[in-house]
Amino acid sequence: MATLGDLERAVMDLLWEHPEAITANTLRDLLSQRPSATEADSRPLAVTTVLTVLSRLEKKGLVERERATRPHRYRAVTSRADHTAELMLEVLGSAPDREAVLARFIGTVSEGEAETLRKLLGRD
Amino acid sequence: MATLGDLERAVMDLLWEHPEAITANTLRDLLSQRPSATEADSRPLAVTTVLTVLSRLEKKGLVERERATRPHRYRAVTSRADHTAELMLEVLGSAPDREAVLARFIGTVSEGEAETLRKLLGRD
DNA sequence: CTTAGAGTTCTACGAGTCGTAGAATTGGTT
DNA sequence: AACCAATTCTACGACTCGTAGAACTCTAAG
Repeated sequence: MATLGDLERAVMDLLWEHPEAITANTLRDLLSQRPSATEADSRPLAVTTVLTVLSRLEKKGLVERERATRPHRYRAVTSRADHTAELMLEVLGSAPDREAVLARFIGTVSEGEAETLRKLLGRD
Repeated sequence: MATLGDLERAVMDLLWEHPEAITANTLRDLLSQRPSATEADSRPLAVTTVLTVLSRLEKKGLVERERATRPHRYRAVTSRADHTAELMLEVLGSAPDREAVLARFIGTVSEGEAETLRKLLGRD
């Protein structure tokens, strides 16, 4: 699975925040009023820039688009939760000593999260 | 945290398999008889190549070396399990809806691993 | 039908990373 | 003083990413 750059990541976040798909139209609005990470870096991105990364994300299989409608509609293929969980699985799978990894993982997770995990695992 | 390339990864694996640190000497042996991924790609790496990536890994904080001894001794800073767990944590932290991610994660993990997790989490 | 304008694709460049390794340098040993 | 192994420096080609203008393609209006 691919690792995303900063802008790619930001675009995925846009898509995840906008489940009803975005288009070149939507984009213009989003770009003008987006909270820029560095506060005052001012100049908004060109629309084509975002279109380019959308294409790249499509090639990577993270985004799909409807080509039928005129302003193409872009949407994320998987939810952010799914995507992230998948990544975690992949990372876990990259080590041969999975048990050991899980042990460390559990050891570092917050107590609240540990509780969540217990619930999710259920008893027996 | 950094994402590793193929060779960098392979070198880390070498280090992790060799807890007693490796040197330019050790390297020569390891390189000649290492199992090449593609079976018959034949030509072994130059020693300097590996030294270069070791330096890069050092800069990334994954490797530390003893400069006192003449053949410098390289070793991994963290165990593979620690490193991997850290990565997983980082991935998990990249999403705002951590609970949802954990839910998906648990849903995908094998039953055996789920059991392991239950044990690790303990009751209450 | 012809055309303009919105929307889409193509092409490109500069910075950064990685695999790769020779060239130059250093430092201990004879 | 000189040699040799070990280390560092420098470099290049391939690839990724942020960035976006140039060129092209629809569709809707005239």
